[in-house]
Amino acid sequence: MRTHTCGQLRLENVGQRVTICGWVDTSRDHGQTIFLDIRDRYGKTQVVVNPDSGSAALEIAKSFRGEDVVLISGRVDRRLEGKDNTKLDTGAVEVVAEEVRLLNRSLTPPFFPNQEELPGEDLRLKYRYIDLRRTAMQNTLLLRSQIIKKMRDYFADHQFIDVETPILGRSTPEGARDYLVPSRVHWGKFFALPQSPQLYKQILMVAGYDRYVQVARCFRDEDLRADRQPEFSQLDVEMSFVDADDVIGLIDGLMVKLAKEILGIDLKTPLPRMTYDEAMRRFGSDAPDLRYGMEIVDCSDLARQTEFRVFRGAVDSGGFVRGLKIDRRAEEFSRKRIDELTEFVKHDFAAKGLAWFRCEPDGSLWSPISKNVEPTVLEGFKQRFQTSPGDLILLLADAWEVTCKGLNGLRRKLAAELKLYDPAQMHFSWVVEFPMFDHDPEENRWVATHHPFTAPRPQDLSKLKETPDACRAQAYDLVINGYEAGGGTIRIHDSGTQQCVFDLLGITPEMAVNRFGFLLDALRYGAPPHGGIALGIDRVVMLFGGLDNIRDCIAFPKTQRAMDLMTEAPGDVELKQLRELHIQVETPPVKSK
RNA sequence: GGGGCCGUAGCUCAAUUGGUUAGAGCACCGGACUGUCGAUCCGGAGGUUGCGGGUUCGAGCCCCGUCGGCCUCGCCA
Repeated sequence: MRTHTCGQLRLENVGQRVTICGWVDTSRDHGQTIFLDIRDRYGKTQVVVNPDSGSAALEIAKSFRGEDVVLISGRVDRRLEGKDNTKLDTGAVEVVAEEVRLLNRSLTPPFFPNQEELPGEDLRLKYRYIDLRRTAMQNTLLLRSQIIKKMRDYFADHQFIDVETPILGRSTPEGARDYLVPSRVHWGKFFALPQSPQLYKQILMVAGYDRYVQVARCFRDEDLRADRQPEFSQLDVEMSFVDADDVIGLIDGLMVKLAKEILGIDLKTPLPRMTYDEAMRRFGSDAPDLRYGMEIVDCSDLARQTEFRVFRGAVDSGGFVRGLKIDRRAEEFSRKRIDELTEFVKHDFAAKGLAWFRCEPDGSLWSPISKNVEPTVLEGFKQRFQTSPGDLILLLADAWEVTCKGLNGLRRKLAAELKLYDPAQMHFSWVVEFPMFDHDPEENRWVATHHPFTAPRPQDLSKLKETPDACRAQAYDLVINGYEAGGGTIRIHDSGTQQCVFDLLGITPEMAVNRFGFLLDALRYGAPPHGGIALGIDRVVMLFGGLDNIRDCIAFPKTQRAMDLMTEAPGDVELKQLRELHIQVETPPVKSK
């Protein structure tokens, strides 16, 4: 139908007879001359319809409205002297219409792809096909496509084999809530959609496919966030005969390639690494944003020297007193703003409160509580924080976890508000040596930090039974700008260690056989040492695209309540379908007032 | 499950903080116009203020509930 796209024509095409197709972006009707901007995903081209085009063409063009689909044939002409549009790549030329055809009329859309203010997100999602016409969305999906292609190229270049794994799998109680699919054939039984292809890729290692890669769709039925969707894509990787350094090194190479070819940035390798313990100590997070400083400072030892109950009480009960310093901007923090920060840490992180000190022009520390704190301790704070006049210190006195979460929350919030970093800047790093286990206080048991197949560091094997909390895993997370962009582990490849870990997690041999017997069996039939990683493709695209939510890098995302506003999924099904699946739906309980 | 913000014309927003007939820009409809590129000019139509209840002489505004969107804690690798 068309000879050129709407982004293609240049001065060198002047004189050619061309046909372009696309959507009417705008029309400017001057009576005997009509200018049309025709748009497709490649760009926009101006069309001129005038009396030379014929009165019929003029008549048709006059009827065009935004988003009508049209075909224009005509001659490419250099624009009149001084009439170039420098905003368009095609701005030096225009198509003088000889034939003007309406291919399909559009209803007046609820919004226009070229409108300056973005409509509400619910409208954008309901009319996603219109939203996807916006250049920003098209650029993002193009970026996504390029990133995935480069990932595939990279792994193909490194002798990886792409293997597809099942979508209909088996539910495993570990980890996130599963999306379930009922079986028609097997009464009362269910498939589960994969949270990740974890077990399959390990089986592939046993099978000798020593370098596996897949762009895998994964599903987790948990609550959504700006950076979390119930279905998402992972670049899933597994390798045999490797240690953590091998996997990290491979991904370093991928990041170098992506940063160079997508962003034009030269990354130095190896990418910086930090242990989990150091990350929690310095930033209170296992995915610290390293684009700015404002590190956590520990004052627990100073707190032990004061009679002030808030500080002393915290350390006496096994807690910590830790804080952040905001450089030279105390005047921006009114009492009201500090109260808001206090509310923030109390409400969001269950902190007991927020103590603060302002460094005065004479260098002394002032605070509503400063009279309660001994001068020597105040002096200690000054030394510890290296305060200068105008600095503001924020302190939490709480359990370790609360200080971590609260200070991490404060650090991120303040860095954004105070613009402590350039949003275009990118920072890549690794966090390594995660703990093997977290303690679940509610059920008083150990749970796997990563998953139950994660191998401990060899030097920590002996700690496995006596001090599980001191045992560190061969685990590594890729962190970009404070987001976990991916994570992986070296796996346990011998059934003895695996049994030991199951014991700790309270998984009895019977349960283990029942849940992952096939993996345990496989590990007994010549399993090579192996490990891998999975990168969150949506998040990588989000970060490389400088976007602040994951929905904008997915063509058809779900809302926060996990609905698709365009298709209105999930939806009702016929009673007949339910009967075939042997499923009865409970009547929802009536909400009591 | 908890907390917060938002919901007014097709879209983006306003409405002097409870006051009489709810406005603007864009879009839409009709008309004019041969060089625009956010075209311009003239005219027109368009509203259950998300929905339900309450307070009040009077509610877009206050209260309660509910629906929807977003952010967040819990949850989630």
